[in-house]
This record gives sequence, C-alpha cells and structure tokens, in this order.
Amino acid sequence: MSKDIFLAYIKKHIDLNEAEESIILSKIKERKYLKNQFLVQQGDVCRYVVFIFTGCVRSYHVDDDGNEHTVSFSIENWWSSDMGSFITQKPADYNVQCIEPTSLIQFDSALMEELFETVPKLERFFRIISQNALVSAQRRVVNTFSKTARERFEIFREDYPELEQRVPQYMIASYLGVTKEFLSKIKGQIARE
Amino acid sequence: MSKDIFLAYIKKHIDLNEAEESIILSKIKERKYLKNQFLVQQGDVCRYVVFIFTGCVRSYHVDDDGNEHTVSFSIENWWSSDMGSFITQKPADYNVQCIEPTSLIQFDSALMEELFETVPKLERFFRIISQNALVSAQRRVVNTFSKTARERFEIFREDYPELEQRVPQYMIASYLGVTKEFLSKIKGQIARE
DNA sequence: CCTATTTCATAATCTAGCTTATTTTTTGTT
DNA sequence: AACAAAAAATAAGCTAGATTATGAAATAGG
Repeated sequence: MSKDIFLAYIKKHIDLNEAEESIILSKIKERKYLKNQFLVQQGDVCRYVVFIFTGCVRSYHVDDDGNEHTVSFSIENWWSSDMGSFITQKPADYNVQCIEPTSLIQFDSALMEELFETVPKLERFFRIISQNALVSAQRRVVNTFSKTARERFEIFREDYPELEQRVPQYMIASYLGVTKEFLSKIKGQIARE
Repeated sequence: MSKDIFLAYIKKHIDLNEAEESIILSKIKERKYLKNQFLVQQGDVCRYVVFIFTGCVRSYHVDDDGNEHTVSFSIENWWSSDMGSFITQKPADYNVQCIEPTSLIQFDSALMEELFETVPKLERFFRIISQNALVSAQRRVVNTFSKTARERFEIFREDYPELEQRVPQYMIASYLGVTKEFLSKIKGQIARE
C-alpha cells in the first residue's frame, strides 16, 4: 500500500517502532491530483508540504517580465512545497503544479505539529531532510555560477536520468536558467558529436 | 557573556527551560580565529558547524578553472560550515575562511549528537534554521536567473547593508556571480546617476 | 482520424557580462 | 615613512547566451 512507501522512506533516516509507525499511518492519507492542477499558486499562502508517491510536481516562479524559472522538480519519494510561504504564512513566491497525475500526502501545519508531538523523532527526520535539501540548493547556486549551460544540462541528466523524458524541454530550460532555444541548440550540439 | 548571545538566538526559534539552558551552556565554549584562518579547506573533511559571535566568515568554492565562487558570508549571529561535507564526512566542496578576526562556537558531530540527545528540542531548532537557509538558497537561484547583475547587487546591498564595507569587492563579485571588473563597472554606473 | 495547440529545431542578429591589459588606490609590513 | 602587495577603476575587444522569427514535429482533444 502506498502509505508504506512513506514509512519506508522515513526509516531510511530514522528508526521507528511499531507504535510510532501505526500513529503515522493513522494520521496520513493519500490524495490525488490531476495533471496541471496547482498545489499552490504564486500570491496565495502555501498551506501544505507534500510527499509524492507517484507523479511529478514542478515549482516555478514567474518574474515581472513574465518569464518562468523552475525552482525544482519533485518526483516519486520526494517533497514539494513553497517552504518560505509555508513557514511564514506569507504569499507564495512560487507556483507548485502537477505536471503529471500525482498521488501524494499533504501535510498542513496542524498535522505537522500533531505528528511532531506524538512522534517527536520526526523532528529529527525533518531536520535531516531539510539539511539535505539545503546542501543540494547550495550546490545548485555554485553550479549556476561555475558551470556553462551545457555542463549544467549534463549534470541535470545525471542527477535526474528519467526526468528528461517526462517533462517538456522548456521546463528543463527554465530549470537550467537558459532559454528553450538555447537548450535546443545545446542538444543539437551534443547530438552532432 | 557571549555564550548568552547563543541562547538568546536559539530562543528566537524555540523555547528553552532553565535546565536545558544550563545543559547547553555547559557544553559549548568560545573559540577565536585570526583573520585568514580556515575553518575547513576544500578537499578536507569538514569537522565543524560553527555559530559566530563576532567577525565574518566566507564559504567559497574554487572551480576547475581556478575561479572563486562565494556561497555565503556569515556574520554575527549566524552559522557557517560545509554542511554537505559535515553530514556525509566526504571531502568538502568549499573553503570556509575567516575574513575578519572571528569568535565562534564550534560544534563537531559528537557534540551535536550529544546536544540532540540531551536537549531533543534542538532537532527542531536546527530544522528551522536549515529550512530558512534553504529558502534563501532557492531565492538566490531564482534571482540569479531572473535579475540582472546590477539588480542582484542592489538586492545584496539591501540584504546585507554593512557587508559592503566589510568585505573586499572581488568577494562580493564572486557572490553575485560576476567578475570583479564588471562589478566595478556597475558601481561606476550607479555613482554616475 | 483530423485539427488545433504545444513543443521542438534551426538560424540570424544582438547584448550583458567576460577577458585581457593598464593605471590608480588602498592596505599591510618593516 | 617607505615600500611591496593587494585591491579597485577603467576601457577595448570578445563570446555565451538572449531575442526574434519561421517551420516542422509531436500531443491532445473532439
């Protein structure tokens, strides 16, 4: 059952006894979204952090010129949210949208706090998760500055091998920080070698 | 006393009772570094996470072409480390260097775990800190893609008003992701208006 | 199965920011 | 105070990547 995927994922990072497992199972439930539905829209307050069972979710910011900038893709066994908005309860900077039919668990603040209270170990779990996410985010900052667009594309391919087939190219371009035309040019270049 | 600064800082994010406060106080101690000393060097394993009382610390990555890329500046009441290396115990991607004489608390893994065990609330504290840092890192990626170098410089000035006077320009340039020459040009442009 | 809408490829032109080089200013050391 | 070394300013020429434009190929919906 798909809720067990979540338990297994937690147990990669911390130990859980049976009591704790059943508390967690009792409090979470699966929810499904259709392709193109939004979990949050830029400007609204973000109410949820989600854990994804299946599907794919994209977070992106639309800037003043109307250009999209993809912050992250989240797939199976990963998290998504506009954390800044979720924490501060201020308007979201990002759109969080399903780009495939997606099945997930939705955690609102109340559920989050309830879980922390009943299973305090989860504080540790979320600390570890958050630290790991921070490390990736910092690495991305450095890569953005130190690598060419082509190198960043190659890194993207290694980091997310399946994703290239699953999401349209213009989204990948906006994740890499280049135009779709330029990404197309890079692919042409690579193919010609 | 400077250790109290640290307690005050923690208490901005979580509540502590007296027992917890004294445990924390008993386990931490101040350490001083000279200007230019390294807390970690790229390639070594990072042994510490530090909290800064006074001074300024820079984390930067030197890429294959020998160019420096500043990941972060950390000043009074902030953290520094190569988190990726600290967590995984693999070689550090970053140099972490004092750019002023710096007074700080040094947390190694053992101390960290000891603190988490004796004051479990600190798991929550570090989760919050990490989440906030993650939010900034994500915002920085988006800004890098959506703003011009000049806009990023103006944002930097607003975010860290004192820092411009405290650190050399070439470091600011490497934080913004531009060359020192180009930052100089931007400053000239702004001055001429 | 057909049409409309997205998505992708290719190419010419253009620009923000890089490189390289030289000069001036600031900082640190004896 | 004097010298050396690091940092900053300025400027000319150069490229990575943007913009604009056009056509071809996929997808999706009816």
